[in-house]
Amino acid sequence: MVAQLDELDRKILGVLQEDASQSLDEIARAVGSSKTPVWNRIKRMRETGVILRQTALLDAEALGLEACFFVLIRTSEHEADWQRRFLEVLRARPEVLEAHRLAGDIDYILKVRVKNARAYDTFYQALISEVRIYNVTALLSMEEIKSTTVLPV
Amino acid sequence: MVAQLDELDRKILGVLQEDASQSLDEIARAVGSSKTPVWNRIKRMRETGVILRQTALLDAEALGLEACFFVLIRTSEHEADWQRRFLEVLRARPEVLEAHRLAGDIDYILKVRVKNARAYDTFYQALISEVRIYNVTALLSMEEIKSTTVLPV
DNA sequence: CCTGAAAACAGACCCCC
DNA sequence: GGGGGTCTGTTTTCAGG
Repeated sequence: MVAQLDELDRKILGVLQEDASQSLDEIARAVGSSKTPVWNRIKRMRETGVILRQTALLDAEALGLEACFFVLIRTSEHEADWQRRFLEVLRARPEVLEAHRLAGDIDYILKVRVKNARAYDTFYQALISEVRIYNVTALLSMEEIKSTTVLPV
Repeated sequence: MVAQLDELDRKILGVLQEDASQSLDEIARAVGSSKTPVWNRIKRMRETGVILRQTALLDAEALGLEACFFVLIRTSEHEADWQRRFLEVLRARPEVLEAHRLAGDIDYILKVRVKNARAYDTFYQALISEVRIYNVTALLSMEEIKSTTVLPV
């Protein structure tokens, strides 16, 4: 599952992560190569799934999504059926930007982006009405110190 | 700070978030408009900062970054000086993908992507040697249920 | 603010090295 | 597997409604 990438592949990924709108010529210059090899490598990395997709990153505040919560969830239910239903609910809700199943005491963590605290409460009420949850702790973000999609390559 | 966007702007943002590699013609068709208005609106949304940047999203697993931790941090230090130093350290470390200052009991939450548990420990040892921290809880992700950069527009 | 065309530019694919 | 050229399509600009 781990892709075999050489130094040039990694340089290309670094450049694409910083700014995917650059032309092939610009990328080639930045990594010290030329169009064709860069084009072939990007094509291959798309096909093998190293590059998942290309997206525009938006400013959540500018869109009026001014509140961000991390939600710690404990559950008493561990059957496959409950879990499948919980996953469906999370995937269906666009305000849930991340959801992880955890090891240990806390079972799940969510990252939720909403307009304000009231909108979070609406989300929370909907969630607990849709699936049975034992314990929830919401951590309110006061300040986004860092937020990046750039992985160290 | 909240941008004024009409229905067409929001449709364009939706399409760009799903796939920013599409041509103007494709985007225009998808939102029921034509090239020039779409181009003008994208340009304006870039300039006003609604669209932050365009990026390639990579598969962390394919890059060998197979471990993800959420790190809950309590500190006894609340001076501006300590905080500035802490921020610098987090911004300088590429394995820290997110960092938020929180309201309440827990002061900070980090999302950290690394190769394995050993690499997390290396990061942790480096962090506590660089800044004074009172209490740290690491939550290990077993499964990424959902992960999206798509904001509800 | 949109339409449509024109000019500048970049991407996709070739053959040759 | 890389270099360079060429054809095709896309981006960007602009005049006109």
